[in-house]
Amino acid sequence: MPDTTERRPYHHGNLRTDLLDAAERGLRAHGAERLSLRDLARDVGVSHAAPRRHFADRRALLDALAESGFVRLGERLRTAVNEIGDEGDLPARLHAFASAYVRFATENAALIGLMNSSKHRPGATAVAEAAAAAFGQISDLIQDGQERGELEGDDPEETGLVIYATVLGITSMLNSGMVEPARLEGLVGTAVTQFLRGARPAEPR
Amino acid sequence: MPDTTERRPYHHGNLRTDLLDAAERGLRAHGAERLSLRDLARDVGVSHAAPRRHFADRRALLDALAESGFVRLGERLRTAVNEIGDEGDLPARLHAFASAYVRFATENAALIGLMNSSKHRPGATAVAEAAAAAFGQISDLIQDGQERGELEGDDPEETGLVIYATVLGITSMLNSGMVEPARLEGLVGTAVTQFLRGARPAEPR
DNA sequence: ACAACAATGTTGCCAGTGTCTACTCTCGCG
DNA sequence: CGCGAGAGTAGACACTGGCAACATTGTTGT
Repeated sequence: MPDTTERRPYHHGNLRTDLLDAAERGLRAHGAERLSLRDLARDVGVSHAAPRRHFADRRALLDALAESGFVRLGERLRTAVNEIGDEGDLPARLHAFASAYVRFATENAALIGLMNSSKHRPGATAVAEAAAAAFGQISDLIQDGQERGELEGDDPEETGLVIYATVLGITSMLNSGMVEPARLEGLVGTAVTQFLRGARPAEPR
Repeated sequence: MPDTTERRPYHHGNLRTDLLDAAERGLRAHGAERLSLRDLARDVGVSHAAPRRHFADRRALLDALAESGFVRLGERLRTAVNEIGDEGDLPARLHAFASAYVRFATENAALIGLMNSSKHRPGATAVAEAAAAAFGQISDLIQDGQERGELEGDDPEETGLVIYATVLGITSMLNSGMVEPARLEGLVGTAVTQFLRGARPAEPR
């Protein structure tokens, strides 16, 4: 009878990604606060000090998690907007953007909380860049609309920032329990239409 | 020579409030994550298990902190709006509201983060109520505007929620470093005017 | 082929922490 | 006056993050 005790190799192979996966599961299950490096090490089947080779710090692990979150969020937003069609009307694309953001945020509540709360340590430019990339898309959208005359306004980045902030705020209120999930759809709807009403070019008298 | 070792009484007197004060200082200094009950106990000069008589849990302490934050925020918002004058024009009052919120949030960055991230435990109705009280003011403002015909729209609570979310989102982006402090003024300005443009009654053709 | 070396994991340790239980002190009330 | 409830103390336990010293493996230059 062969030995059933699985003999793991000394080198795990891809500890880093496995740790991140386990971390994300833990995040989803118990929140970021009680996410312990030692626990993750146990989950992956590795000694308690092993993670240190890949993450200098608990904070570093969380930052990496946040960064990967921003990357995936960015992808989701991009595909959501693109699915509408390249020359689709702006309102639809805006709504798709906001809707996709909110969906991502509800499906990954703890992760989004981590992303926003993460006061990334001084050197962590990676997470900031990923966030900027995700956010930048809306500025492009706005600029597009302005160039085509569908929108009025001056600074596309500034207005984009405001929209992004609105959606972010909505999900934040949702995740902290200030508003019930059932109201989500309605909220993003009024937010987007409110914005569009405010940004449309003045009708000729 | 008299004994200089201050003889503290066995009963501290008002441990609870002193702990909260110390906690707020710690919050401001080091953030919520590294806020240790034992540390607070030391600060106040009391044994490490004493806080337990007043806060069942670390979480309970944080919740109490968040609640007090909402109460104070509510007061600040109220006075800010009232200072404009009882019959003052709506744009000015809205701007005052948003401005006061943002100011509070920047002056108490860590606290506001705690307030928003605090997924208050099941029983904690107190913090939710305090939050609702703070937020409710904007709904009243909107409703007022609608009744006087200065604003168009249907559900005042819903639009109030959207505005609140916008301001909340702006401060969140600020505190997480996605936007520089210098842009704050401009952002709340465009947010408010954007909203007002969208919510004003249609001009007669 | 092989020695040196850099990566990657492991064990052991330390200072802290939150929480629990049992004990002690003090004040106020019958 | 005594005594019980409230408020603070002391000790223990399981756990955590971080560090240092050691072990094992993959790689690479010669």
